[in-house]
Amino acid sequence: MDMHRLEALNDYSWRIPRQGAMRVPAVIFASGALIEAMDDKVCEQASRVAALPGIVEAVYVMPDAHWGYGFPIGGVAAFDAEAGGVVSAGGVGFDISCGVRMLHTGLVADDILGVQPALADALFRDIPAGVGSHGVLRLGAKAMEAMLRGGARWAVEQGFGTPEDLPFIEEHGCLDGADPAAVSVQAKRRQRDEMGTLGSGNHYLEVQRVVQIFDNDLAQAFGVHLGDIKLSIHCGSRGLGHQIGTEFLRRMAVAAADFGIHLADRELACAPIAADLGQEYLGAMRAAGNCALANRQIITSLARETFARVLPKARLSLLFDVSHNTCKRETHSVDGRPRQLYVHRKGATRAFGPGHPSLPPVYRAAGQPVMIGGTMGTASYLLAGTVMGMARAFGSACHGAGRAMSRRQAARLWSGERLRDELAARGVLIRSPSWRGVAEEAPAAYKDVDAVAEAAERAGLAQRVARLQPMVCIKG
DNA sequence: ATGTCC
Repeated sequence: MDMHRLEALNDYSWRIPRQGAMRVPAVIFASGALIEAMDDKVCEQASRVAALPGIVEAVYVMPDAHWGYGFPIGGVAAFDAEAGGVVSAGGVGFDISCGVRMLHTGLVADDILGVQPALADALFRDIPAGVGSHGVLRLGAKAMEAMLRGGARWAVEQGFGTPEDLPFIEEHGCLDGADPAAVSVQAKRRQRDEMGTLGSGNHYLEVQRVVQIFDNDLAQAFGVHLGDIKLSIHCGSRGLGHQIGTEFLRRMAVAAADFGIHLADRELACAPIAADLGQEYLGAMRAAGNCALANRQIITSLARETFARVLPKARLSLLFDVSHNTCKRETHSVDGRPRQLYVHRKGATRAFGPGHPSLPPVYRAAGQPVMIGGTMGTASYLLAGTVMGMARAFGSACHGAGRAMSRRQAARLWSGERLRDELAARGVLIRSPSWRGVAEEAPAAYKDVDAVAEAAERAGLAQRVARLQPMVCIKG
């Protein structure tokens, strides 16, 4: 990173002052080491997002950020519809409502050690993973519409999981305002056979062990103890979300001139929230969100069946499920007054602080659980949203370790099979349909997740609760 | 991320 453009606000916050076409400044949250290593393109992309119509307060960039399509991954940008604010397909990302769900298992590490290979093999057999993988059900037109409206609530009605799961999912598992009619026939067709599948890339299902507790009270509130086994699922809306992203990106790019929006970069394609196209995208995006929530709910149900066979005493219950590729309508305090905003979080997790009415009552005093998905060889983190974070970045935190090099470069440097063997020797069992995919996901192709989680805490975005180490990883 | 290029 060229540090000349940045003003240090403190050790963990760096401002790009408003200049040129920027309507607001941008603020990057990172340690000195993380920001020095960060790509200059993050800075350029954040500055261009800051020039979009109706943007409020500032563009915020998380410590795990890297450059993405239009908006940086790890970017947060909020818009006011009444001030000409826009919604951007590239500001949400292609994998709409990609997110992480963490479950308790009721097990401790000793329960797993004897059956670890059998558990890995069984999960790999039972959870469809990889590009183009198909699931256990095929949705007809009516079922598709019900799924896109109902999300995880629909999945529960179909027998995947129980109603007790729903309070621990963002929006109780069902996003309001989903519009299946705004989802193209093509997008629905792509999704017909893909419910209950992990997908590829950085998606995974992991059995993880809690190896460190940072805050006893918060850990207690979340039901997390040293030595616990947790299950984490990271995936999104598969072919449907991707198709919606592709189609609306094109439509928004074509329509921008009609809206009088100058695009410094075609990838910033957007539409006014108040315009029909903006509303149509939001309806389709929320439908894709429900698809992702239903997908994670079905995968949870598959995992429960697997655990019931391999480890019958396991009891899988939800800790929390939250997306990190979204645009949500939320109320935030701006200059001391509440405003309704459309908050884009692309590779950034919602991290609401204590007392927020949307949180399940058992977590309301602690704040929202925030999951940072690490790499298959390092750690993942559980954090809690803070009051300070609500004021710093519209209640947002980072979502992962963040890539440090391209997939192509990683695939050149590592062999998937060798990584599998090295990790197995360290007690981490990888199963995947694609060893090239595993090489692309090499732990060393990512930033240091410990540094990212620490930076998130020091920047005041969220508070660390627990560190988890993978034991079994099903990689897409 | 993605039927990894309609």
